[in-house]
Amino acid sequence: MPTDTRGCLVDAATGLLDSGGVAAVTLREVGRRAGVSHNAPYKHFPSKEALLAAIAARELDARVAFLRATVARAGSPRDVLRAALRGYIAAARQHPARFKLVYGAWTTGTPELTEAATAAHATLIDIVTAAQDAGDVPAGDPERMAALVRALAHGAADLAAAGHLRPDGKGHAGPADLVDDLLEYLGRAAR
Amino acid sequence: MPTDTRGCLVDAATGLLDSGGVAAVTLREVGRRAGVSHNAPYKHFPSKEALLAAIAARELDARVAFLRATVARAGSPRDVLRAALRGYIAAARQHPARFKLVYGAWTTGTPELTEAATAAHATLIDIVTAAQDAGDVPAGDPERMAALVRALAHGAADLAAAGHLRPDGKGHAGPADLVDDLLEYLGRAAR
DNA sequence: ACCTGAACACCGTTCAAGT
DNA sequence: ACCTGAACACCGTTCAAGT
Repeated sequence: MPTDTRGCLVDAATGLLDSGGVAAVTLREVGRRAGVSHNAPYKHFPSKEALLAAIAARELDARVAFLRATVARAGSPRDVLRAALRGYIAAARQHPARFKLVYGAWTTGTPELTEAATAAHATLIDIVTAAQDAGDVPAGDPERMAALVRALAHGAADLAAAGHLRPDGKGHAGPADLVDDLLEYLGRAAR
Repeated sequence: MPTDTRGCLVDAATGLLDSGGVAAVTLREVGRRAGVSHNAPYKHFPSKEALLAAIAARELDARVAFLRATVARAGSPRDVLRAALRGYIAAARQHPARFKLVYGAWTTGTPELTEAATAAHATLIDIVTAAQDAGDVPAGDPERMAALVRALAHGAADLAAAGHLRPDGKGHAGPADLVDDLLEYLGRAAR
């Protein structure tokens, strides 16, 4: 809980985002929770969009820290890749609104946001390259392979968040199961 | 261009959705374009959400029709599956706002919407099963395999729509390329 | 440098009437 | 059965002041 107004505003906005979705993030309510007037935010952010971008940047920084910690734990390359993708899915389930914000379209492309995204991308490429070198995943352009596994994790997380993965089916495949399936097939294809 | 007011309202709302995203869909502007007052929509839909759900239902019906037409063209099971997934991606690129509406969370679960979703799901299961029988895709629970390929197509389309697939990389893998890659690896894993 | 209060133009929704 | 116009409570943003 930071003492500066700017940090309080971001905290208040994040709380509203988590509890009621992006529609619940109102500058008036943000100001109310932060104990300032309804347009004090304009002294710290040029627009509501910029405030939301600040939340996204903070969240993306946490994602990068998680990815790097996963690499540092140094299991087998395949386990690291699995943990990275499962972390992606876990984050989406835990804070769906933040997930949609971070991986949705950015109308406000702040530098800190693109910087964090680049770092996350680079770390994933490293993880994928290591898995390829270990023979756990087919060889080829690591950027393209990273895009493949990321798209699968993203799609599984997004469909699950929207309730379109029907956990009622007897297959009851959750998003994490789909990640496991993909890694299994990639492992077979690599042989 | 239908003559009945309800159809005109859905048409007007779809036009606004396509040109300016969901935020541009305003009941007041919808009424203006349809030539009625700003709250005439309430005589046909209980809320703005219900009007959006009507757009989603219409779009999902078109998706089901496309899937069935793809099956009816009767190429090889693998080509049918590829065409189905590419159609998913093409629809997302052509009308991104409709895509987000159809595959986002439905706060209003109208019967026509869930019915169309069930039909689309069943058709995809058939396509996947045929591909499995032909040996183009690994065997196993078809529902689970359908969830896998659907998650990949969805994630690739969504990331591309949000601009997170970076077409600048030398790998320049577009969403359709990722679908092709997945089918290639699934084909190898099936052997 | 940071904040407040009033104001503006918009929005979804409701309601009392109108035909 | 369908539509209108006024009204209500809300919103993002701007602006003239205040310290």
